[in-house]
Amino acid sequence: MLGYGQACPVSLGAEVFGERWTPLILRELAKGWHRFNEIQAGIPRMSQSVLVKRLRWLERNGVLERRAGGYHLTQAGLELWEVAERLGAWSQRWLEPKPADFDPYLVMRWIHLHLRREALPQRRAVVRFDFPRRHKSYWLVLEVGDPDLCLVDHGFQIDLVVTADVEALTLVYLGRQSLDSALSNGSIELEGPREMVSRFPHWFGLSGFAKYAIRRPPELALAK
Amino acid sequence: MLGYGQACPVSLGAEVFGERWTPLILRELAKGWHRFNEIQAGIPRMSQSVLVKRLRWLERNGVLERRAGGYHLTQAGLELWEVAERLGAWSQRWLEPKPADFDPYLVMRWIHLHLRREALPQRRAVVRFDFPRRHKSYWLVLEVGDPDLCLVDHGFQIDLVVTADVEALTLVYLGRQSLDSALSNGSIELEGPREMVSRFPHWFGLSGFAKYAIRRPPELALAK
DNA sequence: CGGGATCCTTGACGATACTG
DNA sequence: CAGTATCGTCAAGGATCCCG
Repeated sequence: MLGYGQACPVSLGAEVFGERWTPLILRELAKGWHRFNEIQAGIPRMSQSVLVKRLRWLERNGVLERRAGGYHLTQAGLELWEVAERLGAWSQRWLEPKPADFDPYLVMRWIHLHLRREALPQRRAVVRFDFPRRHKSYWLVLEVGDPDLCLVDHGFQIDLVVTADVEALTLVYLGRQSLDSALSNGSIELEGPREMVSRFPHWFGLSGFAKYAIRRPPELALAK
Repeated sequence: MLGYGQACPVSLGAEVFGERWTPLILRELAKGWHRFNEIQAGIPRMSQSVLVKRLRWLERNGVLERRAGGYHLTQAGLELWEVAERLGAWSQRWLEPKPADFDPYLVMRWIHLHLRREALPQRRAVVRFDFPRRHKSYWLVLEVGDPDLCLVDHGFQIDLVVTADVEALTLVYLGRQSLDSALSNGSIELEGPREMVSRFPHWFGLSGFAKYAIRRPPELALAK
């Protein structure tokens, strides 16, 4: 992308922040992903060649640096991430996700990352998330030390089954819909021992942007 | 631009804010320009067709609305402009304008808009800004009611002549360099009656982003 | 794993002309 | 003044293959 040709702070900032994919790359770095393939896994629709180019561009502009084989935000990068957070807060107030935006893998990745460690079961528990409409399942291995997300069945005994619409699970994670409403209209179902079911809301952590969300009734939660 | 395919607040916001030219359009609207041609005049390198498309897209996303033949930011738009302001503040701290970014017309436009009305001379005064290296001149007609910027000579009597490098004048306007340093190294010169010269710093208003600037010595003020 | 190099497509953009 | 319509260009990006 060519620059804007203006010595204006807004346009200069936009030459860095406004490049396609850049805010998402900042997000991955801020969430604690540092390896090339980790970052790419969080942004599946961006090609590697573009990721390479963006990382180089951000490095040249002092937003990130390479240390020990990984990419890390600099002080400037941390402050730019704060701008991205403000943008996210704005979008929680004023925008609605579109149907095409919901992705079962991504929401699982976010849920995995935001597990409330302090509320995980003391002994290992395996939770299977089923997305029947997408014909996809994921396994979340809850362990206090190192919870894990699996895309294939390792044959573990299942302690809890979460059956959900991707849309509903995502909106709950984002704080745009209450878990209770999703449970009561059946868009999310929990099956397992009473103890596991009742503890689900404790270890299921919401997005950091949930506090900015405008809670909507379920039928309006998804933009047409 | 296609969307990001992620129901993440950051990526949703980036689909609106991250489109090319969009932050600059917000800036023009926030500065009080409302007509199509006014907005375009502030972003000379954007073609009309792109401006039309962006305005429609921002309207569809509730950022602006058309009223009385002009474009106006909505409440959502005002809050999005705050995000752009944060980005501008970030860039004042961490980025340097490039040589190609300096534009005599744009800086005159900004100076005109940011004139400190309360400090203007009581009677009309005409200031000619000469940019000898660019072979350009502009006339600023200081009138308390309605100061005017002219691109051609109307034959007025000139009360003050400002001879400047575009770079220096811009950096001073942005708060990145002190007026005194520019005057003392000759990159800005003032010629006229003592009274007019001494009053110049009073009606010359700085950018709203000046308070975030990191003041640098003149020889470092312009990135190589 | 972390890219580099290539090819190829698409669509974003600039320029121009025209219009109510 | 504020666009619409059309066309040509070019570069961004996706896909693929390869490599240390």
